[in-house]
Order: sequence, then structure tokens, then C-alpha cells
Amino acid sequence: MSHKKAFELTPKEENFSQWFDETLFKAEILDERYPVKGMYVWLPYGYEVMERIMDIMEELMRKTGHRRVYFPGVVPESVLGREFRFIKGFEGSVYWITMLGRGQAPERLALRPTSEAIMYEVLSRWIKSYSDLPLRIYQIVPVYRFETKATRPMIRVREIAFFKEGHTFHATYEEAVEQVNLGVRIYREFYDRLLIPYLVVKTTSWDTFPGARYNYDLFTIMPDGKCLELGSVINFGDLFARTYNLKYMDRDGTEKNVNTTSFGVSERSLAAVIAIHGDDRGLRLPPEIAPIQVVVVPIPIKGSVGEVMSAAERASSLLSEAGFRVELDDSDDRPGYKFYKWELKGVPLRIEVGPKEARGGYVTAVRRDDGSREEVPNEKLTARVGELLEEIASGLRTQALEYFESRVASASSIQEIEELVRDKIVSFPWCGRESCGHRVEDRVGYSIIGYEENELAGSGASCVVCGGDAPHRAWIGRKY
RNA sequence: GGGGCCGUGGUCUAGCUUGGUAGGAUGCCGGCCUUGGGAGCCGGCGGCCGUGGGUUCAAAUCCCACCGGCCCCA
Repeated sequence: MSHKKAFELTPKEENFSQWFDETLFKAEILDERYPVKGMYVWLPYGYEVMERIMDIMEELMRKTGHRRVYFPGVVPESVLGREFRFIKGFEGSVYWITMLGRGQAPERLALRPTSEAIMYEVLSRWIKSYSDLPLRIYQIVPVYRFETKATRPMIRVREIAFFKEGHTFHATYEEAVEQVNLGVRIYREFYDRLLIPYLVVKTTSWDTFPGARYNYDLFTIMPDGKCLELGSVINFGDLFARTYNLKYMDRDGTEKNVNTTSFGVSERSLAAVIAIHGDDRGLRLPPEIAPIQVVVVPIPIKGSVGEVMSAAERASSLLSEAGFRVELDDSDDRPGYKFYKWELKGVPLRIEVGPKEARGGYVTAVRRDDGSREEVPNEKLTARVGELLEEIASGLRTQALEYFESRVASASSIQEIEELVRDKIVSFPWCGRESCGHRVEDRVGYSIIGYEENELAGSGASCVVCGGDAPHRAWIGRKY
């Protein structure tokens, strides 16, 4: 490996994994050098981006009637164990606390791998009547999963540091169905605001979360052509309720089971932002989540240091007063060095102020999304910066969509799937029968990611296996 | 889950085959000089060579185990 400068990256196309790891470290998102496998340190800059992402999520959750709570991170085996009924082999991916101080724990305790069991244990005491329903809560906490040898920062981790898990409780199955649809809408809006293209699919019956009636997953496609699951919305019906004794008294005086759902997203949302928008120079952050939206770089030349610095300061404070997040980089480094540094960190807009600008009453604005530059007169500064940030967001969205489109394809026969799936995520018509689904998976060698239900209804499409009427559009491809 | 490769100042790395004073680049600190895409010069700082054990007069180097990382396959 040849030597790289502090801000230099392996080209993204050449080796995505390496590009991703280097970017996380050099842009100061994560420190990967923590000595526990699958766990990473979040650096201030990375934490700030993640906070802004979670702010969007919280805004959406509040708007839709979900309230934030906190439940403990430790659960006794006897409580978690009831869940194992559904989730075979789950025990093997739990972090167990077996010692308490110097002594053996009387009962093993688990670090939460997810919080259904923890919450349901308590909620059976909260929920007594139909008037206690619906109940919608969420929390943002770390969860622990001892799985996969092949850990990867932010994508396959053993400590999910930012797990937003929503849990809802309903009187009827129909309401739970409505809730799941709401959950999908929330996630759509969330990823729309992150400018990330995605696919919403229902998972196949044989790949559905254990203990669930059905679930929807959101996927995006990473630069190495693999699907990344970005979120999941699960309808448990009353299956968990029966295990955890979640009952309520209905209007008619009879006791009924509560219907439950859960839905979660994690720091994978940031992984997608970084992977999809990033380029060979580093991050390209959407303005909404960029900790610094505008960086002002003064370019002092001997003899004009004073006027350049004061023009830069003026621009910086004007923008700051107008509500933009601005950084004036008046450090001692040379301008070129600063350009590379802030580009790596993904700052959407750079304002350059040199002697020409200072004297001419304007600044030079350079966009991170496409590198284009323009002169902005001082009197139009704040208005134009606002417009530019919007243009940058839409530029990023357009580029991301173009990439996404280039990575998907549709097939109408198994043979076509086999050809296309080599470097694409492929859709195909499916009748919905399990045997036909398995047949495709066996032939193609990958599993079905999920299907868009009734997306092809009435189109006359025929199943790639049996040739029968195919109402569903299924998707198949490589997965993380 | 199966197989392979690797671990040397913050970062990247030479040295390991054939045991004998750990070398460079970058970074960091101080100073001078500079600033329109990673400047230059002078001086300085920074290493129990991943951890533990073994072989040996002597281990970064050879052997074993563990921890951590990367790659390929399922």
C-alpha cells in the first residue's frame, strides 16, 4: 500500500470497504481502534451528524404520537427466555452477565439485544383497559448482539450504538396493520430527508422475523452492489402478547390480547448517507444534517491580511446570524490544505474570501456536491447561500437516484435473473407461492430480499417459475 | 460457521527468511518564512515491535496460546 496523505482516500470504486473505513476514520466519524470486536468509538464530529439524524427521527416520532421512554439495558434470563420460544438460536447471540462483582449471578442477566421482552414485562402492568390503547413509545439506546465474525464499522456491529426502537400496542389487529403502514411512512420520510433512495418490501414468509405475522424492510443499495437493510417494521399480532400476558378489558367486558408492533432503525442510516453520497474526496453531507453547513476560508496575501480577515469575519457572522451553521477557518494552515480537509468532512458549501473578493464586495462559493463555483455579491450572501444549500440537497438526491437506478434491473425469466444478478439487484414477477420462491433462490444462489405486494396485480405478468398469474414484484440480490 | 493473510511511535511502513544498537515517511511541538488546491528551512517530541507464555547467553525476528484486524468461501 502506497503512502497516503492525511486526507487522501482509496478511490471508492476501486475498493469500497477500504474507502468506507478510511473515510470514517479520517473524517473523524469513528475511531475504529477500540479493542473489542464489533464496537467502535464515536468521535465528536460523527456523533454530531448522528444526533442530527436522530433529531429528524424524533421529530417524526413525536409528530405521529410516539413518546420517548427509557427501559433498562439489562434483562433477566427468565424474562428474555420467553422470547426464545420464537427465536431459536437467539440465546447464542446474547451477551450474558454471569458474574455480579466477585460472585456468580444467581440468574444470568442479558444485555438487551432488543427491548420487546424488557418492555412487555412491564407493560402488562400498564395496560389494563381498552382506554390505555393505543400506546406508542420509543427509545434510542445501544443494543448488543453477539453475532457474525465478519463485523464492519457501522454496518455489522456487535454494539448498535444508536438503536431507535419503536414499540406500539393496539386493541385490534387492524389497528396494528394501520400502525405498520404508519411506520413505513415514517421511515420513507426519514430516508427522503437523508436523500437516500430505498426499496420497501414485505419479507417472504420463510424469512419473516420469528414471532412476527409479517414485516416490511427498507433496503438501499451500497456502492459494492449489495443490499443494506435500513429499517424494519414488524407486526407481531398478538403472538408476543400471549407470551407476555398482555391483555386488556374491552368495552364489551371481555378480556382480549393486545396486538403489538415494533420498528427500528440504527446508525446504518448514517452508513448509507456516507456510502451513497460520499465520493473520492470524502463525505458529502446533506445540508440538513451537516454539523457545519458553510465553511469560510480566508485567503490572506501579504499586504492584504487585515482586509481579507475582516471580510471573512463579516461573511461568517452574517451567515451565522441568518441561522446557518458556519465555521470560519482562520487556522494557520494553507488554503489548499483547508479545502481538502473540509471536503473530506463533507461540508456542503465553502466560501472563499481573498483579496479580490474583499475588494470587490463579493465572495466565491464552491459547492461540495458538484464542485461548481460562483461569485456571490455581499448584499445577496445570506439569500443565495440558502438557495445554494437547497440546490446542493437536490443535487445529492439526483445523483443518488441515478446511482440507484443504475443498480436495479427487472427480469422476466429465471435465466434473465441469473444474468442480471451478477452486478444488480433484480426484480421479477412472482406468484407468491413458497415453492416458486425457493426455486428461484436455489437457482440464483441468493435469497429473496422481499416483495412489493400486489405491485403487478392486473398487469398480466407471469411468475418466472410456474408461469401463473404473478401479482407480486419480488427482489433478489446480494445482501449484507 | 470453514479457510487464508496480517499486527513495528498518532498514521503508513522498512527490518523477520539467516536471532545481536528498531530505520524512514507522515504527524505533533517550538521558531523563521508564507498563504488562490496538500509550501519550505532549522530544532525537538513520540516505540515494553498487539498480549501472555516458551526456546536461547540473547527474541520485533523462531515456537505455542489468546486478543485484534483484513480477505475469500457458506
